[in-house]
Amino acid sequence: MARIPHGRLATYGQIADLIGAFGCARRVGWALRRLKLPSTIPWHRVVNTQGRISMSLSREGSDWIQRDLLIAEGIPVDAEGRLPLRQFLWHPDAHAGD
DNA sequence: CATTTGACGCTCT
DNA sequence: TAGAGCGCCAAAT
Repeated sequence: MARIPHGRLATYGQIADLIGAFGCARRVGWALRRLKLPSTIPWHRVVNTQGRISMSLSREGSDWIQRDLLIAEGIPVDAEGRLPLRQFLWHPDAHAGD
């Protein structure tokens, strides 16, 4: 997840696939949930495949913090949490160096 | 030990 | 394009 470039987005499934946990997108979200903020890793660059921030009451506002952080990185986010995923989606194997 | 839940994703309508 | 249903698996209860 730390490999995600500034101003780029990745999906939960993408991260799961990247670490070999194919199809285990929910577990990525589970891991992020128990993340303590602030964190050194760019957790805010991870959204769902629908191109939306996963809003949840259990996040206690971290979802809105995520929206703010993304906007700060130049990614326009809708009031409903929707964003142009296709345009900012990160391609992990683009450089194939890591 | 049985159930419910969750920062997901795919398929069908 | 939007909404509903189902599978997924570890944690929490």
